[in-house]
Amino acid sequence: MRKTRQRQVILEELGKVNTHPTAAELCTMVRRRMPHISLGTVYRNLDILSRSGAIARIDVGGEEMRFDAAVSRHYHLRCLRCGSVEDVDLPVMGSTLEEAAAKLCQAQVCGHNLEFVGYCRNCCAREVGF
Amino acid sequence: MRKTRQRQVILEELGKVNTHPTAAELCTMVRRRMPHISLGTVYRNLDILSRSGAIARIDVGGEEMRFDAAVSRHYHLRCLRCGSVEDVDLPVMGSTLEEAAAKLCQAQVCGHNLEFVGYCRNCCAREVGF
DNA sequence: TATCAATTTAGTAATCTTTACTATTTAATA
DNA sequence: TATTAAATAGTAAAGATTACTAAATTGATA
Repeated sequence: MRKTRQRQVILEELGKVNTHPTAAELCTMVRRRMPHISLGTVYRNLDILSRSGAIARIDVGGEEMRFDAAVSRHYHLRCLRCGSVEDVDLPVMGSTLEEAAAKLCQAQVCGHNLEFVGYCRNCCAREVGF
Repeated sequence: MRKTRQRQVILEELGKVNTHPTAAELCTMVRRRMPHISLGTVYRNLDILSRSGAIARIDVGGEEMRFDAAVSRHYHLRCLRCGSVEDVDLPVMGSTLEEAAAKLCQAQVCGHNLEFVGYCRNCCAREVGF
């Protein structure tokens, strides 16, 4: 993997935030420094970087793919109103759970994703009735 | 909500399988009985039925939406090779977990989705090295 | 440093899933 | 049966992602 300026800026910008941006959001961020970067380049690099394990790809509930510079395992909360995804720093469940699932399905289990759905702090403050 | 033949056949066909078909897959199934049904009709009905709670919409990991006639809460295993989604009949975790997440995020948590990723039984049998 | 091959990029087009739109048809009800 | 609101088929549009290609860039080598 070559070290290109585009790839480096993408990594830097992703490292600055903890909002799990989508490819399009990240492209907007990167374009503040590199106005001519192509959305396709952002997608391709996010793909390459996540395949190599340098970043994490978060593919939860029915929306665009999101990306995270933090590769450590953790859980997420997805807001049903604004669509934001934030970290939930609960202890990650051990292999016992995955082994139980593997046994039940007679399958090979590599990992698990746990996503909480609800309404984020901001949206709760903005709207009553959640 | 009216009782149309299209809606009924969609429900019946979805009830026959436990494979969590996508809208396109379900459309193919329904077309064996109603060759002229429109894909848009399938989508619209799946949306209406899932909003009313008659069926479940499963939106896990970065692929098409899937649908399930079984509305009871349960977990899923997604195969990284063939993309299939099957049920994992582990006990669903109680509200303690959701309350902990809500407290951590100062948010309102309505539920959670747990998805195991790995390789399904069939793919394990077909390919070595999983 | 100059050269060179392989990778990467920008820009565009294509693909795929899903939603929107519209004229026509149909279900429910009086 | 007549009426009216909802649903349908078919098509178009939207949005996310991938594919393609000529031109540019990287990293290695002479």
